[in-house]
Amino acid sequence: MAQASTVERILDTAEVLFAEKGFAETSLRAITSKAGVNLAAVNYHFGSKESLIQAVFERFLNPFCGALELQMDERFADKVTLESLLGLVATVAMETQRGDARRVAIFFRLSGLAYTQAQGHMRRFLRERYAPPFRRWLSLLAQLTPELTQQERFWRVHFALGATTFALSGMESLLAMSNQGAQQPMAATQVSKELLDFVAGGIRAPSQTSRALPDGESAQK
Amino acid sequence: MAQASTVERILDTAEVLFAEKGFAETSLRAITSKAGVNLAAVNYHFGSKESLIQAVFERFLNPFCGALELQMDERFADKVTLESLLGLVATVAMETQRGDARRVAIFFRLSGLAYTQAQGHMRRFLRERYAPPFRRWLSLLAQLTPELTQQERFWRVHFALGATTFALSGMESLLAMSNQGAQQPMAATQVSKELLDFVAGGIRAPSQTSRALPDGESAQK
DNA sequence: AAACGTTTGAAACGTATGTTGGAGGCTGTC
DNA sequence: GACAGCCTCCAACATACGTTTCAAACGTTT
Repeated sequence: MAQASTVERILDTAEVLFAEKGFAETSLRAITSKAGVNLAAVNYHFGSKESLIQAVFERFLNPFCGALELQMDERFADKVTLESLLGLVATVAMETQRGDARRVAIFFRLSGLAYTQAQGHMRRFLRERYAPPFRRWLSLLAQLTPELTQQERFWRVHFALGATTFALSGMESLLAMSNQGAQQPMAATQVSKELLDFVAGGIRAPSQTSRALPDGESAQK
Repeated sequence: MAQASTVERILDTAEVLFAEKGFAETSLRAITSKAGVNLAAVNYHFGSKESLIQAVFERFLNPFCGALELQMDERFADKVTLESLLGLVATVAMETQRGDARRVAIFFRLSGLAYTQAQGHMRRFLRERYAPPFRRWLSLLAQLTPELTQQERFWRVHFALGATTFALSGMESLLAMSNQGAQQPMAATQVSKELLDFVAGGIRAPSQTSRALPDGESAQK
């Protein structure tokens, strides 16, 4: 682990600290000292802290988006179930991180942070850069949930995203909490299956709200 | 608006800025200048930034927890549905904020931030201080969902919490996104109903995971 | 009107942060 | 061996932050 290059050591350390404490709360000095590299190395290799953050995301998202599009190519012809489409995200994340559940958690945690914390910059960066695969995934979901209006689907996806990122945010501490109470500990992989159940149930939930509206079903195309 | 006391003006401004940018990203100078008070006023009235944050939470949580316990007292005898128990949180939040949906959004947003951002301090503060009503709410939920194991219920509550806080986090920007595409805008109150549908569906979702376990054999259907 | 505690005001303090400049070292090539 | 290019290191910079100080202003009581 001491043989890794400076750039890699910075990225490896930064993604962990960012995920733990957030972007603003993590100083470059904390990163460089823990990584065992010089402070100036960050600005030399990445230019700025902002660019470091983007580099961390790109290292996650480039392989992820690539693998996601590949999988959608293959599965597009097949019959896709809601669970498999939702699970695809987790599956692809897992395989692009080579089965390292901890890095997958970091990945989702960072995604949530970027979406939540940085108000303008990060969100726009992520959207402009990685919108296509996401859009395509959304259209697949639309095919699977024709009973939902566009707005319902839009919000439910965000609810699902929230459940995912939030749950994985405090994964370690939450795991400790749930296990402290009793019984045998729950594995992280099983939590993700529980999450899949929950999200699928939420997406599938009957819409009691829009049924009451006069607008309702007519508002398409 | 300008007649409010210094303390109130600080709290009013702080809760908005904290919700928008987060705790670390919001400086005392930003708060005091926007509130139109002197910088030193924060340390004079609250002692420190940390105490300010806690004061913001207490102003939200004290009436909220009180009203929540009151409502649970009354509804405990009645037959409670899952939707009403989940909706109770939103209802109580709405009425303790006197119908101001914007403040309700701030309230949930701050809760999510406290849970997510501050790694140790805030979480412990909130738990020690407001655990009882939450525990009671949880026991009500347990009565309504006997088919779930303790761990399943634990995680699904957190998933629901995540969906809620995350969704309300980017409420304004998300509302803008969903409305930019088309049609008539969706009101914030309707989003909360959509959220309720989603969360209820998630909590109720059949557990495909534990069915495979030897323990949870219950011969469904 | 005077005295007192309380609140506000402007300025400064110490510290931590992101960033930069320049000296030194390492590894290749001629 | 000398040189060039890339990298590392140390030191410093300017800035922004939370906090403190202390005098002035305020409001109430005597």
